[in-house]
Amino acid sequence: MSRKAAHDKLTRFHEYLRTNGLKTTRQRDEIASWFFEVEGHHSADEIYRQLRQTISGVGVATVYRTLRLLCNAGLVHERHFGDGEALYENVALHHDHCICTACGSIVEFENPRIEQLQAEVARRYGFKLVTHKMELYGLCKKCGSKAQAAT
Amino acid sequence: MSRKAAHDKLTRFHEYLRTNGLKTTRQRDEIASWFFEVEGHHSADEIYRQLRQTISGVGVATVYRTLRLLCNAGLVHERHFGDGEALYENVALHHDHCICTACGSIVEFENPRIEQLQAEVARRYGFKLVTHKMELYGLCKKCGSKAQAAT
DNA sequence: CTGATATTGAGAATCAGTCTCAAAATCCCG
DNA sequence: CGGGATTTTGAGACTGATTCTCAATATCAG
Repeated sequence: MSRKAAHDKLTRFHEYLRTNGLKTTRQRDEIASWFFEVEGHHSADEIYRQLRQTISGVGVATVYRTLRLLCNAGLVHERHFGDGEALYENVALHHDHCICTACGSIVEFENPRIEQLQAEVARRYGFKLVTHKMELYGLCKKCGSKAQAAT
Repeated sequence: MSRKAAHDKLTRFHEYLRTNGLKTTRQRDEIASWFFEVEGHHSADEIYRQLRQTISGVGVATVYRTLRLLCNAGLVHERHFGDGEALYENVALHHDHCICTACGSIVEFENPRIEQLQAEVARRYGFKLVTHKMELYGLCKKCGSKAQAAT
């Protein structure tokens, strides 16, 4: 994510805090900033381990709390792939995921035609669609050919 | 699920056990039978609480172990909606889910056109698609109109 | 600056799920 | 029908992720 975009997001986070009567703190800023700078999917624990080395340190509780705030502010998404821990990702454009069950690599994609069909399905059942989750599980190109070779 | 179908599944489970050198036990039978009789999505804990009242009783560990066997046998699916505990459901035709975020009600649906598009997406990224998960989250008809009324 | 209020972090607690291991059940084989 | 080797069971300990508690600390409106 570009420096500019990251900065914008931090500003939006501050606005969110202000309008909700919450306070801006060093920890919240550090967590948010770190997050806005990186790409991909990260676990709370990963963030915790990264940031506790900082001059200051943070507690796990604060990492989770801040991540929740960021989610509520709509700046971060919480994902649950498989049954492990939650992974958080910077909200960008909406997209879905292709996950390799062998190596865990994740490819993001987006398909408007599918989204459209989902909306239709929801309508058919009288659902007011708010969000959705679509994950394709399988073997990525690399793991697929490796499995082939092993045969 | 009909009595007949439930019985068939139990037989398939027995076959699975036999061909894998595993034993048929009272506990496994009770868990499987209970499961094959009910509809919908159930947590391990729910099953545990139901069955421990039986003449005999069962341990949580056994419930989890048996559920895993049933999954491996392809007779039951394990699902993870949101971030809570796993829910298990009787395998029937493939389908996806529409989940009400207010009341938790679940509607199952199936859309071949979407499946087809998913296969295309996977192919585009060189993924060998094994399975997928699609969940639509929103407000069901009832909760939707209730929310409307509250405004 | 200062007080009211929100936040922090260490550690305890919780929760789903797994593991351990001795006791019990299953079932293959004679 | 017995063993007896092998698998299974269940109570409870354990794990890993996440949340809670609460006293100490930081923020910020006035």
